[in-house]
Amino acid sequence: MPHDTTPTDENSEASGPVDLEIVDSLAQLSFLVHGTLGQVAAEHGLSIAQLRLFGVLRDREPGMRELARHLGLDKSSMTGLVDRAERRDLVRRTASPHDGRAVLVSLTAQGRELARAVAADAGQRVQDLAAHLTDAQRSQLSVLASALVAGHGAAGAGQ
Amino acid sequence: MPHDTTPTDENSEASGPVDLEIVDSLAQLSFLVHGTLGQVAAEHGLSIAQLRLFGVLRDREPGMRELARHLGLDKSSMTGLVDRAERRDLVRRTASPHDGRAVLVSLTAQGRELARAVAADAGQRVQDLAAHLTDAQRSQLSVLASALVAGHGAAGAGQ
DNA sequence: TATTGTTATACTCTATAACTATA
DNA sequence: TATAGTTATAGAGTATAACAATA
Repeated sequence: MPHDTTPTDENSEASGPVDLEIVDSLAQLSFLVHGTLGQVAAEHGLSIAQLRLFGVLRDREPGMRELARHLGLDKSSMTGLVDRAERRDLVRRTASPHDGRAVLVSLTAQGRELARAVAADAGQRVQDLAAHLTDAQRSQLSVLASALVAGHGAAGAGQ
Repeated sequence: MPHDTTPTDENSEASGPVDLEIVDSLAQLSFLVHGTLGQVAAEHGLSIAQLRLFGVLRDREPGMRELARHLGLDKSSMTGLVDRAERRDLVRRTASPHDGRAVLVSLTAQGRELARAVAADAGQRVQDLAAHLTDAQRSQLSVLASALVAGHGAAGAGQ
């Protein structure tokens, strides 16, 4: 555990409380962004879970098992998630041509259109969150956030 | 959120892809941090909702209404959240001395100890996420994240 | 009348365990 | 036997609407 290794940069708070501040700021940022995404999803009648599901289906046609792995959920949780989306004609199940036990999940035209609309709105709203930063700051934040995420085992679906 | 959805502007000098990247990177970072916090909470038998509740109660003794406002929930949702925590002796309800209708919610000694332990673990784990960044990068990320959050109506509980 | 909080109800989301049907 | 998926069940979390008690 790295412990207070002297920040060395402007705005130094003398005692270098960075160790604590990074945690607090990332947690707050996380809740802010997560909450914003949840709000946007809700405006389209979706939940965060559905939003992530759509994010995965956007460029894949996975089986339930792979879907569960992508989202970090149990396969039994997937059944309900896909059921509810299917009931609304947003996704469909098709039999796998290679495995008689498996089904492939994909977006319907309606689901794809909804996914597009939600993604557009989400993009706008998240961008708005950073609207008061300068271009340079936004750029830096983006780079640093990507760098942090890159150093890990890919979380869930993007969106 | 896998890119695409860029019918409008294409490249545009330095700030080109940033507009999209900021959205993608923040969303991914958000899910990573949120997921990590959820994992830590689960290891202590708590949910994210309880984690945030504890975060608020850490330095306050609010009524149900104020609590709901802090967490962005309906008052009826608070009843259940507090009920479940109270059942485990983590928080308590006391009658308000100023208002016969209201109750004040506070952490019990046991709840406070649990809150302390979870916060410590969460701090460690979130810090680990940024472990592979340089000190300067961590510091910058912290500053930028704080700056972004500061420009908004305080999200949920810090913690 | 307005406000504080709870209850009743209904859904989504999630997991564990047991089950079916392929492989 | 092992794997893909579903079903049964249970519980958390959330909201809306109706209610009680107090202001």
